[in-house]
Amino acid sequence: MRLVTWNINSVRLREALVLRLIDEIAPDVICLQETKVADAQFPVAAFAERGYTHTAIRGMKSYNGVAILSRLPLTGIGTRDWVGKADCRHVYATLPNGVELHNFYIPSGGDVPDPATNPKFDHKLRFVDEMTEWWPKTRSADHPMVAVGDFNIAPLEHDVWSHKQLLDVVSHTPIEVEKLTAMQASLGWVDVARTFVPADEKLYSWWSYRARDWRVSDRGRRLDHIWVTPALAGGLSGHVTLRDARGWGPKPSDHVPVIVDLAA
DNA sequence: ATGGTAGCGTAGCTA
Repeated sequence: MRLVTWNINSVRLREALVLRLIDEIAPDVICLQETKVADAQFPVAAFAERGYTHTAIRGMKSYNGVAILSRLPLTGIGTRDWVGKADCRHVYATLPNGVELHNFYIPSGGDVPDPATNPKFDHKLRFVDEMTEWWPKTRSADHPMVAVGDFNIAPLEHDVWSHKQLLDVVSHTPIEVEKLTAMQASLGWVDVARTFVPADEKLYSWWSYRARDWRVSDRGRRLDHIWVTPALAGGLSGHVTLRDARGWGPKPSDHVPVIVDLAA
């Protein structure tokens, strides 16, 4: 089973790029974040034509929004509100092989890495804390699960272009990394990309729009993740973080797809 | 230290 996650930064604007991804990698399941569209306006038709007739969509006008598009039937579709906000950051479903798939868009957290003065950063930390408590309370570590999405945190030193220069930049601060690591430990989640790419090798999934030339400056961060529970870890057969997609025109997303192949 | 770009929707918020 091939699964892909991509922060698309408006699914209506970049519908053609999702179709290109479908043509190039033929995923069974597509998880999108920042779809930025209410469910009634989601462009389901073009994806259904390509065979992605099973959907779990949770979106709102203008902001956030997550979606699962699948060639395989989905059951047990659900969504959850986090930190008391109905802001469309989580949708989940179960695949025919029994794998429960969770698609998240964790809050970005604003600019100032201080929860006392920046409510967005406080929201982000609470969001991750709530996930950490929720997993073991509602799910078992031996249940086959995949958790994907834009986690907006780059946990490892080589998940950012400069560990030292990003220590006080939201996405790589010690408190965020600590909380993400705690969440990972809650069920023993396995970080798929890092089982294929050694931890001492740079790996990014996001490059800012603000750089003059993202390729030349290459100041990226690995914000997008695929995690699996230990039950699935033995069946991982491939991973790609699709750097090329950062250059897909005419208007690329600032994130690139992360792809996994699972034995299940 | 600052400003740089992008999407939504048409001002200003969010990233």
